[in-house]
Amino acid sequence: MKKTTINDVAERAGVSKATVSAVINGKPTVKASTRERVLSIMKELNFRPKGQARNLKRTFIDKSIGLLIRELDNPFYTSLAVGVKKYANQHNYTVFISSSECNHQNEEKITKLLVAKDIKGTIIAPVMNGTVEIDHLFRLKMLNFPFVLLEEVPGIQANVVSINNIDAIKKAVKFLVDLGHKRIIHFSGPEYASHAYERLKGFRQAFSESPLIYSDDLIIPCGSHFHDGLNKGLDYFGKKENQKFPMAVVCYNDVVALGLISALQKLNIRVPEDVSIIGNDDIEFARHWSPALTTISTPIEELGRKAAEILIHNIEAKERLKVKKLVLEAQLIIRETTCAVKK
Amino acid sequence: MKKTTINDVAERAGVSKATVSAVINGKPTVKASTRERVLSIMKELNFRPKGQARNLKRTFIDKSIGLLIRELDNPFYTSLAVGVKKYANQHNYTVFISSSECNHQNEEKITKLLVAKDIKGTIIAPVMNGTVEIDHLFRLKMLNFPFVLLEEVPGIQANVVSINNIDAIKKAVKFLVDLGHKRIIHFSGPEYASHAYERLKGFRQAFSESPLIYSDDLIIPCGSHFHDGLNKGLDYFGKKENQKFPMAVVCYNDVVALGLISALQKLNIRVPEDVSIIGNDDIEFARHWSPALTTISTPIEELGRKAAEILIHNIEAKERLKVKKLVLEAQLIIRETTCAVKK
DNA sequence: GTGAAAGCGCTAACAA
DNA sequence: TTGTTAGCGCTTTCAC
Repeated sequence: MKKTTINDVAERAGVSKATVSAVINGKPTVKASTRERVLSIMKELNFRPKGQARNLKRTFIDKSIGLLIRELDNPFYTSLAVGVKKYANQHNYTVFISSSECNHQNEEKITKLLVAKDIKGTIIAPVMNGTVEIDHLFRLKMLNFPFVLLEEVPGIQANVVSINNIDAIKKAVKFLVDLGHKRIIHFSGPEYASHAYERLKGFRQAFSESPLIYSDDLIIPCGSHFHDGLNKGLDYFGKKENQKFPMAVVCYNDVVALGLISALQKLNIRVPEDVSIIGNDDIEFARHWSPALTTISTPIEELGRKAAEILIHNIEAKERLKVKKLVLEAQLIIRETTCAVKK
Repeated sequence: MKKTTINDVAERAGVSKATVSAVINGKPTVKASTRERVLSIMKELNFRPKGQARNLKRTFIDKSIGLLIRELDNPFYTSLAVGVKKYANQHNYTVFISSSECNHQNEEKITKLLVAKDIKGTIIAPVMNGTVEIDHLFRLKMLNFPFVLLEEVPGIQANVVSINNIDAIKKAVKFLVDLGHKRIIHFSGPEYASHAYERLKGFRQAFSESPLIYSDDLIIPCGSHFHDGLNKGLDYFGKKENQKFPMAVVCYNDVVALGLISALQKLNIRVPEDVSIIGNDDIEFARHWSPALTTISTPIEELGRKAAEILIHNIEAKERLKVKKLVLEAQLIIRETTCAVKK
């Protein structure tokens, strides 16, 4: 059972394949009646000409890059995509976004597809759940397929554009300490994301640089979605023994923080009087929430733009370029969900 | 100035191209020293083997579909993408998302690329700014390239999965009328979206079925983003002559509605006592906003899933399938941003 | 282990 | 207006 090819169509229509090709490509040299006949045979046989074969001979210069993200429904990646797209479009590149949904198999499959389809390069937010698998990245390197990582992956020399998450969290904790907070906890992100790991690490480091004492039960495993923040919030603060106000929560990201705020509202716990909250990412909704969210502003769009810039440089360079590493700094944005502890 | 090919590598390395091919594909039959030599030449020449050519001979069955949306940073499309992805992944398809940013040229370019790359089919949210251009859709039909539209496009017979927007808005207006509202206006969407047009049409129709009298100045052209709702809200309600409370606003979508709420809060206008607000789409944030948004719930994920289902059916069918049209119904979700007019 | 040669499905001259 | 022919850049036998 073979796929129908141009030959099948040609034979059936009683013309040469060159004529069929001319029809496919809308060449004006074909007689109307022949065209009609060929078209109807194409239809009848449900013939789908193979793009790969067509572009082998043609010199159809296509400019396209991939953006491999980890989660579709995370505003972080939306902003990132916007940044990538802005730079890419300025340089006439089309962006194809695909999500691994934090599954390594998917990541591998997608990179393979990008290569197979001759997408010119890709930006990757790598999945890192414990065991780091990098065979597919090595394959990309072997094939000289340009790519930029959005997180450092141990064991591979590659272009990386990332955010200084450790420092970001440290700023947040220091701010809370300066406000007089003594009970500071962390709603942490999903394990597979090294963002989460770095933020956690920053949280711990911040403690070591403050008068506070770190202990593991200050870390509340949460997740990355609104409902994660909401549910964990209801769960944690629903327990009387955890209601030792005032306290402060540093959240993995803004969406979680907003979920947590909603949880606290449901529990009639005041923000920020009882609980101060700090998010992470500064998504558009953060500043418009009520109360407006104090958060760490990450230059996400900039991150995307820089990644696209490096990627496209690599794509267009004749020779292999030196690996580039870029770390963007984050900034604490103080709004309404944090306040000083009353003496 | 030609691209380097496998022949260049072979020649330079003093081996046949079959050997280079074996190296590229990680065949274990190659002697280690040869492999090393070939690899280093590949590196030196920055050789990127062409996926198109590789897959011409190989039978690499790839399952991939495109999703061509109109705006990257619109939660509507995020939910849609989630729905598409869920169905697609169940059937082992990878989804590539690309956005036209409401520009017809982009839409055309992207469809062309999808075909060129042998993506197996695509879902399209068509750009419709006044002059409807459908040449590229006709091309897809000619090439028997499977696609599903997310809106009816006049002039083309194609699969369509859409939302009954007209009815949705009518439900909203009727609800407000029943609450005793007399001053009902519409913050309308961008002109290019036929969603916007349909919602407007529904708004008008609803008036004709009520005691109210329609007039064009009830339509406030707004847009589709948070800042559109915010700015237009400040603009419109900032004017004393427009402050004839109570009144009600039906918004193009939820994001606009949330922006409008923020504007009213800044202006110290009460929601819903002074102004009742109804959104459209029921994005996740809508129910969590403060006050929670009354809105029209559109089964967006379902929309995506259905579109993917029809698309994949068409991809896998041997013969051409009959065109399918599906209209999903919307539902009014009453929350906190609407209330009855006090007698 | 490696190379020669045949082709994957199409396009692009050029002839007819 | 249409057919013939020679590739596009790779993979894949199969012989050496």
